[in-house]
Amino acid sequence: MFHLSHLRYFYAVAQTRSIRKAAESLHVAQSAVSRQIKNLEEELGVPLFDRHPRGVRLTDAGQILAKYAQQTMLNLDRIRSEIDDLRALRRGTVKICTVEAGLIDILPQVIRDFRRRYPAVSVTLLTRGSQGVVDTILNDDADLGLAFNAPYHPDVEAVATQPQRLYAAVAPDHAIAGKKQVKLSELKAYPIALPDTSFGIRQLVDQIQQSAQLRIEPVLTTDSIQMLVSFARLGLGVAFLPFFAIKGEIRNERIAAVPLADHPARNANAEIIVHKGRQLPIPAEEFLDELKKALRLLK
DNA sequence: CAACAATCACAACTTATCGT
DNA sequence: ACGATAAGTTGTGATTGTTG
Repeated sequence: MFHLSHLRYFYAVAQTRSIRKAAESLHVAQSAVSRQIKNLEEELGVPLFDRHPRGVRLTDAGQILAKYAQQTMLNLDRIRSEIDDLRALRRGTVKICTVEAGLIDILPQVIRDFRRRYPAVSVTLLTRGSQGVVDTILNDDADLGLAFNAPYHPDVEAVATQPQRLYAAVAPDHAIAGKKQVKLSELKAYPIALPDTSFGIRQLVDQIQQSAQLRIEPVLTTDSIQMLVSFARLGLGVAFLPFFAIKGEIRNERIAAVPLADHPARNANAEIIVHKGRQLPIPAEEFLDELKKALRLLK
């Protein structure tokens, strides 16, 4: 097998025109260099050096190899320095795929902090439904995925999980606003907005409906979390949202949120997911750390 | 003879391949 | 999944052969 160290040996010999001197500068025995050169010549099927009593001289074949060896050594220096840059987070891109709810609060904050620490690393952000986030991760079109109740897939690994109950979000003056918790069946009377079926939220609500033998007719179906938030805030009715989508609105008292009591909604999770077995790029590792911290603060 | 490369025997490691 | 063992690699130092 052709090894980089062979090329290093060859290059040293070509430069010093001497196996002995090359060995000296490489801090190995002369015999070791001699043998590597011989192996290289056997591998290529042609002598690379003419042997002379005072050293060696490149053959025509040797000249050709020397030309590329030099380029390779130079490239190697470059590669090393670029990788050093990457390690020091002086370059690179982090690709993230998230459900829309992640855009409202958590990701802007994490991106702000991350950008402050690593200004030279850029961020690419995609928005999908929970299923779409999983698919994007499986295709390696993103390094990290943020999803709510992501559908299970054997090749996807949840590297962080934060319990995230599903809430009935309403305007502060809504009839249910003060309640400790509500069951889905109690909300039947109110106008309801739901995201479409590609959302983890919708999957959950549908599960509840099924086990509770309910049939809810939403007055609004949308692919926009932002729209659901507005629906609740403007008092149009009840929207179902996980905490991390409405954290800010609750704090500002623009929305009141009542946790859903029905079982599947109680142990829903926000998850950070990655492609199982995939070695993450260094910037993504760093971003993941930040994102994990932010996720833990979601309560 | 001095300078040099080639070769050999052996040690220390690493890698591949088993059988359990 | 595991350790035992064989098979390569890469190293060293001693030695040999060639030649100006």
